[in-house]
Amino acid sequence: MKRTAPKTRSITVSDVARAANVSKATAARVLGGYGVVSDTIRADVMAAAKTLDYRPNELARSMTTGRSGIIGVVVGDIENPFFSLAVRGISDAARAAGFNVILANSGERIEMEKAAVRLLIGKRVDGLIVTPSESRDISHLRDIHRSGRPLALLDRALPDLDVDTVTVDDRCIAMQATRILADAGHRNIAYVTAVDAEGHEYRDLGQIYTSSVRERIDGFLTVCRDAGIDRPERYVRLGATSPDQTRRVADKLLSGPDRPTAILASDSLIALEIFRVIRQRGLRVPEDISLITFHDADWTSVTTPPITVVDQPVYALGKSVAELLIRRLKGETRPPERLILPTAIIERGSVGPPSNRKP
Amino acid sequence: MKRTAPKTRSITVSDVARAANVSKATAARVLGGYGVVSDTIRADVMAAAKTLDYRPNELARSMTTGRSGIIGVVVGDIENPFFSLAVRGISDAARAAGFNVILANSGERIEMEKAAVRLLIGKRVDGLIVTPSESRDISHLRDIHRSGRPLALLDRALPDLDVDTVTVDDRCIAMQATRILADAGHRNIAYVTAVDAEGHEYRDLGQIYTSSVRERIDGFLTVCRDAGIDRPERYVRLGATSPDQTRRVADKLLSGPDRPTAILASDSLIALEIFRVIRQRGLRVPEDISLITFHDADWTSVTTPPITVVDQPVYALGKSVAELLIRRLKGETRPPERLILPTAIIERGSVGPPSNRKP
DNA sequence: TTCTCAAAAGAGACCGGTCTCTTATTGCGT
DNA sequence: ACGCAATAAGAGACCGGTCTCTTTTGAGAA
Repeated sequence: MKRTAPKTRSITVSDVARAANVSKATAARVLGGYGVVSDTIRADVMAAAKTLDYRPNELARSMTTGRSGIIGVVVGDIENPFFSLAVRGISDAARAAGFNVILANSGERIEMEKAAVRLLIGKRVDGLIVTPSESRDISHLRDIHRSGRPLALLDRALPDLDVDTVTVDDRCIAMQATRILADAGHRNIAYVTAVDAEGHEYRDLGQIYTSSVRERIDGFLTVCRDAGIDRPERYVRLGATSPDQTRRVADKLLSGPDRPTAILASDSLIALEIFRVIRQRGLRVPEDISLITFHDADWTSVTTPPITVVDQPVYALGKSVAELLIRRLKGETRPPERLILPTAIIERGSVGPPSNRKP
Repeated sequence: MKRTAPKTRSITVSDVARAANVSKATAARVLGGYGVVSDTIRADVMAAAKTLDYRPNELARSMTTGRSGIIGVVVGDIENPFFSLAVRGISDAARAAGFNVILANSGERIEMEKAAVRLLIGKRVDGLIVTPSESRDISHLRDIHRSGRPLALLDRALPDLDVDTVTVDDRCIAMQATRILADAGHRNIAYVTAVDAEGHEYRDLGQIYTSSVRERIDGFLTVCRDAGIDRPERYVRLGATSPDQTRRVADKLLSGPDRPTAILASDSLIALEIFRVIRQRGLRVPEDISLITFHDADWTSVTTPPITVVDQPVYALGKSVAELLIRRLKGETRPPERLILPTAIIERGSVGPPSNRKP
């Protein structure tokens, strides 16, 4: 690669110092806003900086100070409205405190998550917020912690990692949602999640390494069993990782002879695709299939019928975790906090009694 | 602020060099992957790096090389699905080429846009992608260009700024959309946009400084006039900047005695809110009001009726602009390109003949 | 065996800031 | 008028890499 031409080498403190006839140190004091300088000199330096159009090099600044003013965020999938809203919460809190955010996608894949963490540490971010995609391999998260950079966990807890964590009570809220369906009379309830496992078939909770989803499935199964439902786990479906995959899962689920009469979707992207498949097959909500989804995505209130949802405080989730992290960045030392934000269910029109279709 | 304890000072090339009994320069050659080193020494250094758990400091690296491997992106509103999808396109292209993305929101406000640009330049990003919120004040964009960093424009062109630009033909596609409504018999067609202007009331195109929206309104008005509609500009509505504002605009629009029989919404967030207001007022789509919106957001296909949309190639828009920028970052020099991506209309069920309600 | 020359390793400047330490200037009390 | 401290400015090291230039090494040719 040919070295690019000298370009317009950018203006440095030394340039400004020379123009203002002061030492580099003095110019730096003015431009960096530290130390103590007389008003006359300050004015001179400022004037020189202005005419030269000086722009500080944050890179150099970060290198000496050791802090970059950047918070690294690693989420599963930015396109998922859940994450974009959470990221918005993080960004707002960060901006308010004078921090910037650099965002990385893990695609819910552990190798990509590790790569993202490595990259962000390389960029010397001041702290990290991660939604860990797996609870098995967390060596890279321990590394962050060990490197002295604060880490905070979003939406998913890691029992083995004692750091600031903000989640919702997934088990409890899944129980409530399931109970709504059970109370409506449903006995064949499906749970569809994006999380995948070896063999792509659900066998037991031990397969699920995403804490939020494990808790949800746990809650779901508990209520099902309490309601006297036989082997509820046969309706747990994994691997709805993309619209196409979700479509495949939903098609299979709805075409079998023992198709469920109700579905609980683990996120709004999944619910949207399931809703499409239901429509496409000429089925009706809630007459033929009842539907509840996690995340109060905007579209859920404009469908006919509108969808009953688990309304997680997504924005607050992001905002809180960022605030926790920032407090630590500002030097606060206290034992790690595990915040659990309250969650509610918004009942709309997508739940009804089960269809009494003969098999 | 108390200086934080020494922490675990991170491992540097010098540390590795010492451990491997070689000079700093040699260790740097191995770890930086440049220059020429013998295999035995390379192995030694690698081993030392491994045991010490060396992580390169990208900041220091960037400072000497002058390139950071980061592309700065400034968009109007990350929460708007239009932008999140475009950003996804940018991120994918960037990752494929080994670049990272740092994202900033302008909130469509020129001062914030300037601040964001200043910040990103300070962070020494290699190049910038901006959706300029105004065509009046572009001094900060000229600055970028002048500083030798490539700039590319997304979704909005700036006639005065000759840089790589990727847009769609907004005027043309707005004409097509309007024609669909006019052909259906509508004579009272409203155009609702988030862009605001002094006085919040539309008078003429000269008020509108967002190129895409100006072109759309231009196309809209042209077709209206061609169809013999009298003073179509009285139905142009500005300032739908938030759900609340949109709701206010829509309420006012739909409550007057001469309410329009069709609405063209400038983005999917606006359309969603308008759709809600229509429903809330007991009106039906398309019997009472026809509706077309820009951006094929996911929800538009699951409403009853599904919404007719202008399907901009949003992901491709982001991907293309990033690719253009990256080619330039890799040293390609050629006259700036202005790419205009093809756009189509997806006709669904939200357009019908006008209601023949007596005023 | 000696000489040549390319390959491999080392020394140290540099990037653009911050920051400590030193030096020069000023005001003030006595 | 003198000493003293406080204040303002300067000198230069440093952060952790890259990279140029110099020195050392060793293989092959004469």
